[in-house]
Amino acid sequence: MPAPTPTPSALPAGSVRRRAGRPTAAILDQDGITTAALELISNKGYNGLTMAALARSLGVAPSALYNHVASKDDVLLLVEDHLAAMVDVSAFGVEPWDVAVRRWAWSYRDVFSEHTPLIPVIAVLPVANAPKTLAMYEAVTAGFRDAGFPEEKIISAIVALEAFVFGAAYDVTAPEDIFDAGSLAGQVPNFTAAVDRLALERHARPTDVAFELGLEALITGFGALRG
Amino acid sequence: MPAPTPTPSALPAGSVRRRAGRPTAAILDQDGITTAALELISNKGYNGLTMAALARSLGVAPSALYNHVASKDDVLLLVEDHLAAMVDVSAFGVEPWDVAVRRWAWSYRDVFSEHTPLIPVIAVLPVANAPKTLAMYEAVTAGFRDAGFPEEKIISAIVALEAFVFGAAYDVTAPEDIFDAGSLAGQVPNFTAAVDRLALERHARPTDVAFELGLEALITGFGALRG
DNA sequence: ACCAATAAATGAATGCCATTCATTTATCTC
DNA sequence: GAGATAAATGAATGGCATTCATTTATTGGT
Repeated sequence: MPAPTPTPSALPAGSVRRRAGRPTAAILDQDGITTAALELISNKGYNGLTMAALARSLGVAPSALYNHVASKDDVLLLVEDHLAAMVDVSAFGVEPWDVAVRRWAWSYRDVFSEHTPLIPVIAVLPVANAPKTLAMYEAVTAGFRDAGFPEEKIISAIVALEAFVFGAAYDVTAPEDIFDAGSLAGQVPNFTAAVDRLALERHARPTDVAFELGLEALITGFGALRG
Repeated sequence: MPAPTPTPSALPAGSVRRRAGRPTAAILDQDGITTAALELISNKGYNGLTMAALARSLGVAPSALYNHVASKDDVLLLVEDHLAAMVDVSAFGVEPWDVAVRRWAWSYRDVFSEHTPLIPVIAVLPVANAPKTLAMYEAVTAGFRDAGFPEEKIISAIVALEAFVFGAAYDVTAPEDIFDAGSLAGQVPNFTAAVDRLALERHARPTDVAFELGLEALITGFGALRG
């Protein structure tokens, strides 16, 4: 039996054995962590986003991450803020108010429907540590104000729209047969009939139809509040 | 040194050593598990709801639970279905449509705002295994139908309302200072002004104001669809 | 030019958690 | 009465985030 040589031969391919201690230049920073997290999520989903996997993809020990983020929730907040910058607010101040809201809400939903595990985190975490998210709110608020919205109602309207967007983002991820009553169908005839009736309409995805229906109602209702 | 006696003396107080093997009468069933889970959630929150804690509160080994539920998600589904029965659908078919929707949506939000960790589970799990949830949908669907709603739009309208309710349920749990921009306030003047302006209105909880605003817009918008 | 402080890495715990499995045994069915 | 089944036990198992002592290169102060 060969001697148990503690050689670095068992290292993951492509990685380099590094001594402990401060490296010549910092390997990690929040930007790199964010990018790696997004890449990991894109490839393996949120189940694949573990601190260990994140560290491995950065060629680093898991504990090293904690010099740059306080917790895994902190990583999720970084990801969230990156995504907030991808939401389309460009129409505010350019296009009419209703067009801008429509573009914003659809893109907001589309971005976060791929990232629903972030929603519980966003909902609870203060916005102070998320500059890009804050910038999104600023653009939307300015758009509402310039459209003649009474100032005391702006935040409430945004919060309501956002609630709808987050709920709808979940709906996008639902399986198609979520409303299949199965063996209980006989006990819920009205519901089953309505589900079947909707299935006959073969226009767009049901989730998109519902989102449009709700969004247009909100836009119409809120539009009437403008001075 | 005393002999290592495997006595039952170290048992938790109040518990009784039970031999392995089938007991005279089954100790566990889904109803009991559901009740214990709700009790645990009420006392310790969702962080306290672990399979081990649930088993302990039922005086049983954790593995015993798996004779009655397939997984922890299964427990969450049981809890969800119990809660669905607490949502107020009593006004459908009795009160005018808009009153019924209002009562339903407010109670739906109130029930689930205490149980937001269920929302990701509900959104994805087919409804076939949740009879009480299905019963709720049936009542709401019948109410919409009887109010003259076009059948092909009923499910979409319910889905949209539900999305809004779930999103709003998260909002209820948000900390009060969630919109405090902190040191970045200077960079988001419109947003900060709108937040401050809303804070001056000391009527109701901001989360309730936003919910009412959105809900009334949806009710008005959907009400116009009735034939 | 030295020296102390700091920043950023390592790797070895720690403790929690859901879930699985072999085993036991009372009850039910034929 | 015998064999199958249901429902419990307790001992793994493997994954997870997080902590901690330790190492060491860089930085800033005197």
